[in-house]
Formats: sequence, structure tokens, C-alpha cells
Amino acid sequence: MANPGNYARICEVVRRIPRGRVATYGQVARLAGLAGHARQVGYAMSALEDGTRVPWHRVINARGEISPRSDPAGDGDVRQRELLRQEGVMFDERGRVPLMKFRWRPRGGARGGAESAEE
DNA sequence: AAACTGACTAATA
DNA sequence: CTATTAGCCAGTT
Repeated sequence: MANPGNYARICEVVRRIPRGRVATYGQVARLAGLAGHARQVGYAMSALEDGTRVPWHRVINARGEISPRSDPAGDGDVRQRELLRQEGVMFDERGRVPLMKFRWRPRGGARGGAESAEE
């Protein structure tokens, strides 16, 4: 990565997502000080080197689903779902995560449900 | 340097 | 619910 600065921020944020919680790309971007750069967050994830301790699997899209990615192996999304399930995250019939319940809420609870749920 | 690409989101229709 | 449009910006070609 030519500019790891942004990636570092993203990793920092992702790293502090507690177990059993998920965060959206937009949320991570905002917390990383890159509001509106949700795309860059996803891009950063794909650029992560192996051996990284960043829980990238806890980052999902705003719909609460695992974003389909163009992985040659094609097992990336499957693995992500497995990892989340291991942490106690439940999926509904459609394979989605109820953000209303599992969304990571930094701050004492100012967001989620009552406030602007997402962007 | 210019054009493409992409693990995204939100607003409309 | 799906489809379309537009905004966003770093990394690749």
C-alpha cells in the first residue's frame, strides 16, 4: 500500500470491534475519520496482508449482509459467515444479520434504532 | 496522465 | 421489494 496511513486508521477501528458485534463499512469509515469513504474501507480490507489480526469478518455492508466479492477462491464470504457464527452472531433466513441487534455501538448508545440508524 | 476498478451508501422512482 | 443515479477516492493498468 502506498499510503498505509488511511489503512492504519481503518485497521485501528476494525480492531476495536468487540467480539460478537458487527460494523458497517460506512460506520468504520466514519470512525476512522474518513466519512463517506466506505468504499475505501472495503478496498482496504481486500488489501490486508495475511497474518493480519484485524477482524475483517466483523465488517459487513449496510444491509447487514456479507458483500459478494470477486475472490478467486470464492470462499471469502463463506468464511466470513462462519467466523461470525462462531462469535455468536446469528443470521436470519435470508442470511442477513439484524443490525438492529448486532451492530456495534461505540459511545454509550447514542445511535442505533432511535437515532439515524445509518448514514 | 487518463481510464478503470471496486468487500459501499443514500436518495429516488 | 428491485432498479437506477450519483457521490466517493485509492490503487491498477
